[in-house]
Amino acid sequence: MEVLAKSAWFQNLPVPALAELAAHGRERKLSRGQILFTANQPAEGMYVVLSGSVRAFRENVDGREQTIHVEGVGGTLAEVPVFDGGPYPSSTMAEEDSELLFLAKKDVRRFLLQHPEAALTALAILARRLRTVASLVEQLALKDVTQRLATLLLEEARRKNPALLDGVSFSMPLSHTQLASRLGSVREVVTRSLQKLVQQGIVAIHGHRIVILDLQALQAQTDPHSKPALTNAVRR
Amino acid sequence: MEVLAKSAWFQNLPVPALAELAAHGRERKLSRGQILFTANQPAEGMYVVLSGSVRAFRENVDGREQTIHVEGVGGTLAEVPVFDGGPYPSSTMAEEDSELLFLAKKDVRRFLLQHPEAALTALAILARRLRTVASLVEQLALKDVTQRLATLLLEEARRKNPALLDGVSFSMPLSHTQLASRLGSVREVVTRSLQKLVQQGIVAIHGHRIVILDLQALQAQTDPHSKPALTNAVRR
DNA sequence: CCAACTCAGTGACTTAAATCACCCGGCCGC
DNA sequence: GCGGCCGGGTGATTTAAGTCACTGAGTTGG
Repeated sequence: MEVLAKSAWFQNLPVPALAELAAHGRERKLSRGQILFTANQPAEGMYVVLSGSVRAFRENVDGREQTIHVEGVGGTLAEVPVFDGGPYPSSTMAEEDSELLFLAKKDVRRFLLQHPEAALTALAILARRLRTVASLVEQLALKDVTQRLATLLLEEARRKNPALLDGVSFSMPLSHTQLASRLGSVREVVTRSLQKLVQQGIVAIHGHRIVILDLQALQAQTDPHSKPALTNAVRR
Repeated sequence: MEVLAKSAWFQNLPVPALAELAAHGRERKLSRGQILFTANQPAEGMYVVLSGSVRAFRENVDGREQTIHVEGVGGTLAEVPVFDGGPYPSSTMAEEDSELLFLAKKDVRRFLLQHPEAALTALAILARRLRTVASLVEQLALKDVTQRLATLLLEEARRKNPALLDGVSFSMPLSHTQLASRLGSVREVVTRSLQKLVQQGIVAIHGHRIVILDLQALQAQTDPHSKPALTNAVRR
C-alpha cells in the first residue's frame, strides 16, 4: 500500500480508495530470471512493481531478445491490455528478485472511472512510455550501435544524477548481454563498442562502475557526424 | 463535427459535449508534403485528422526518415504532449492534402475530466498505439528487411480486407522511398526486396496494386526460418 | 577443490544492408 | 519539344553488424 501511494500511477489520490484497490490485488513474488508472462498470452490485468525490477522484452525464433522497457519500484507492467483488451504485448522477466501487485482489469477500469484525475495520470504514464518507445524506434532505425550505446550511457548517467560533468561516475550493473538486448545488438558487438569508447578515452570502466571522462565527446558520439554531404553549392 | 463523432477518440459521447469541444478547436488545412510541426517544438495541443492522411516520423542528421505511425481520417496526432506536457515527440507531414482540427491541451484535459468514459477511450487509443510502436521496435531489432516487408504487406492487405486468401489484391499507393521510411531502410534495398518476392512468385505488382499469389509463402517470409540451431541434444 | 557456470575478450569470417553512381521512362510545365 | 524532376531499377563496392569458435577469469555449489 505504501508503495502503491508512491507509485507515479497513484499520485495524490485519497488513501482509502487506494487501500480498496490494493485490497483487490494479489501479491506475487518472482525470483531473478523468472518469467511473469509471455507475449500473446491472454491478459487478465496489470502489475505494479513493489520491489526489485522487471523487464519487458520481445524475442525472435532464434532466441535473440529486444528489451522494450524496464520497470523499477513503482513502475507498472501490462497496462496496455487493461485498456485495449488484447493479450500481453511483451514477455516479462524479473531482473532481480521482485515483488509485484497484480490488479485485475476490471478493478483498474472501475477505479479510473471513479477517479478521473487518476485517469489523466494514467494517460500521462502511457504518453511517457510512448515517447520512450518511439525514441527506441528512432535509435534502432537511424543510429548505429556506438551511437545507441553512447545515448544509453548518457541516459543512465542522467537518471542517477541529472547534473553531468566530466568525471562523474555511476554504476550500471548490466552484463554485456543485457546491454545488447537493450541496444538491439549482440554481446560481441557491445563489447567492442564499449572498448572503442574506452580506447578513445571517453569513458573508463571499473567493474560495473562507469566513469565519464569526456562528456562532450560522449555527446558527440550520440549523433552521427553527418556525412560531409555535398551541398547544393558544391555539387556540379 | 460529424467527423469528430466518428473518430475512435470520441465514440459514444453526448453530441452537445462534442459540439462544444469542436467549437473550441481551430481548423487547419495542409497540402501534400507540408509539415505540420517538427519534433521537439513546444506543443500546445493535439490534432484530429478530418480528411486526408498525415504521417509522424523522426529523422536523423543526414535526412533519413523513420515513420512512426500514419493517421487517416478520425486519427489523432500529438496526443502524447497533451498528457505529459512535453514537446512534440515527432515531426509530421501531410501524405495527401488534409484537413485537421486542432484542440488545445487544456480543452482536451477538461473534456476528459468531465467525461471519464472518454478518458478510458483515450487510454485505449494510446494503448493500441503503444502496441504498434512496440511491434515496430521488434521488427527493427529482430527482423531483416524482407521479413519486415512481408509483414507490412500482410498488414496492409488485412486492413483493406481482413479475409485473406490466395489471389487477393489491394492498392498500396506508396513509393519505394515511402516504403523504406516505414520499414527502416532505404529505397534501393526495398526495391530489391520487393523484386525478390516477385521473382519467387509470392506476390505480383501492377502499378500500385499488389496481388498476393501465395499467402502461405508470404506468411512464411514473416518469420525467420530459424537457424538449424544445434539443440542441447545434438551438442557435444 | 573440481566441475560447471557465467561473463568478458578477441581473431577470423560471412553477410545483410547501405552507399555510390549510374540509367531509363514518364510526366509536368514552359 | 525539351529541361528537369520523380520514381524505379541495377551493378559494384564498402561497411557495420552478426556469427563462430575459442580463451581465460571469476563464482558458485556440490
